Amino acid sequence: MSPVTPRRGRSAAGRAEVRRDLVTAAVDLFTAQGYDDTTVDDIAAAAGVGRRTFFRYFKGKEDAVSPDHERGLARIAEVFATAHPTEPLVSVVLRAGETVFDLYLSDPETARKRFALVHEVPALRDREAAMVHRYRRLFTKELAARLTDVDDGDLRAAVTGAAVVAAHNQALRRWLADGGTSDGTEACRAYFRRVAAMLPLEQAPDLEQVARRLERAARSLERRTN
Amino acid sequence: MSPVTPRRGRSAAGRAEVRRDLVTAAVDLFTAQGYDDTTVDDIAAAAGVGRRTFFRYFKGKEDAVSPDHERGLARIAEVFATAHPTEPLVSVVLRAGETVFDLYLSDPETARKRFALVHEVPALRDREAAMVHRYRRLFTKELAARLTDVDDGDLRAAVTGAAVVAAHNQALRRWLADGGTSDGTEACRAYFRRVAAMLPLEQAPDLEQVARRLERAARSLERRTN
DNA sequence: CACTCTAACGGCACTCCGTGCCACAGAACA
DNA sequence: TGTTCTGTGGCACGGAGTGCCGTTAGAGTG
Repeated sequence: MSPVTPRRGRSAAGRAEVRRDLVTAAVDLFTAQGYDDTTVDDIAAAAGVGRRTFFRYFKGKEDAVSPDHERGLARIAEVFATAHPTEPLVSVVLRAGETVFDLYLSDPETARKRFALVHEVPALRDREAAMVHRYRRLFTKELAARLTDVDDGDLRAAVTGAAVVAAHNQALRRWLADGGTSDGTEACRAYFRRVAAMLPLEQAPDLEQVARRLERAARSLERRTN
Repeated sequence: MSPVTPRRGRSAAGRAEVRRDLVTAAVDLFTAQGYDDTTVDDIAAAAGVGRRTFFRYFKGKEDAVSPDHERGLARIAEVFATAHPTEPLVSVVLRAGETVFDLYLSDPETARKRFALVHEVPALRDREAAMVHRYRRLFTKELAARLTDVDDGDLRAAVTGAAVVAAHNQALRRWLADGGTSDGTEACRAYFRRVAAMLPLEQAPDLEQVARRLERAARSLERRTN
């Protein structure tokens, strides 16, 4: 799909490395001297590139501390696209959600700094909320396409999408509150899977109704036998 | 609590009217010539005030088209604070969510324009997402405080909070898709209440009790047939 | 090796957002 | 009537984000 694009231009470092340097510079500067007191010039200078180059890698100052959400969204879409039609929807949803954990946790050190920043800087909080919104919309869209023949399919899709994303965030939050060990991915996945029982995807059998039907059948049988 | 603050300063119009003029000017200008091509100077000039005054009424350009979310958040908090302890949590959640509909729909005309703008302008979409995030956090916080003795209480709170907010938005979206009649509040409430069956708040039916009832019915039948 | 082509880079200039500061006007109050 | 209080407008400033363009390092070609 994507042939190895050769590195060109004056710098010897590839694009990925420049981006990484900018992220680390941004995270360190934001943490050290605050978000508002850090200019884009500061970040670019700390990473050894020009200010103009910064905006070629990030849409804005707020994006400098974000993981690559485009990749995360693409992974989720791929899970839905390649899932076998007979696989239960709950399973697909769980697999899709799990693929995003390592995007957040691949570098635990950076992850913790990032969480701290996102937690206390309003601009970064809002930015993260906007990204969460995109994840939620993607889940909802994919679910709605698969719940067309179910009662309240759109509502179920909206609720399930929101629930999945919320559980994902809750798992990350829980991991962070527990100290943030390096093997957070597995812990997050285990916690995240508990959401399966809370999703309104499968019609829960109405046991009350089942019991009444059995009782009625028994009474009917009773009359017959008399 | 808040005594009627007298209107002061040079202008004869009160604060509420200045704000309303700014909102209508912003909505009209954004709709007519686009969000990016409308400067704050344009809005202020159209409303007949200085540019500096605009920023005394709104934190930024994106807030000029938002309803008063602080009021909405306050209403929700009040419902939770004044709810009777024995009221089922589902009922409290539904009541809290319903109080916000008229905040969005009080003026259907403005509501439709606002929805259209928020839908197509990325900056306004992100802003709305950030506000939705605050609603979700509030619901989650209030729910978590009432689910401390339940299995996976935090997760249930996070999932339920997200689900309620998602259902709220879905109701508004549905109302808009159906043409946006003037009596949208009731329609939204009715649709919104359907989310109750999808919330992981109530414990699953007691299967042990169901089994006992079946056993009793069987024994009764057994005695009769003997 | 010499040449061309290409993509990334850096710098400059520009618009606009958001804010701190200050002077001013008009209504309330003593 | 004078004082105070509060909302207002003007001005200037820093910083974000963008369009434009010359420059440069590497890849490909002969």
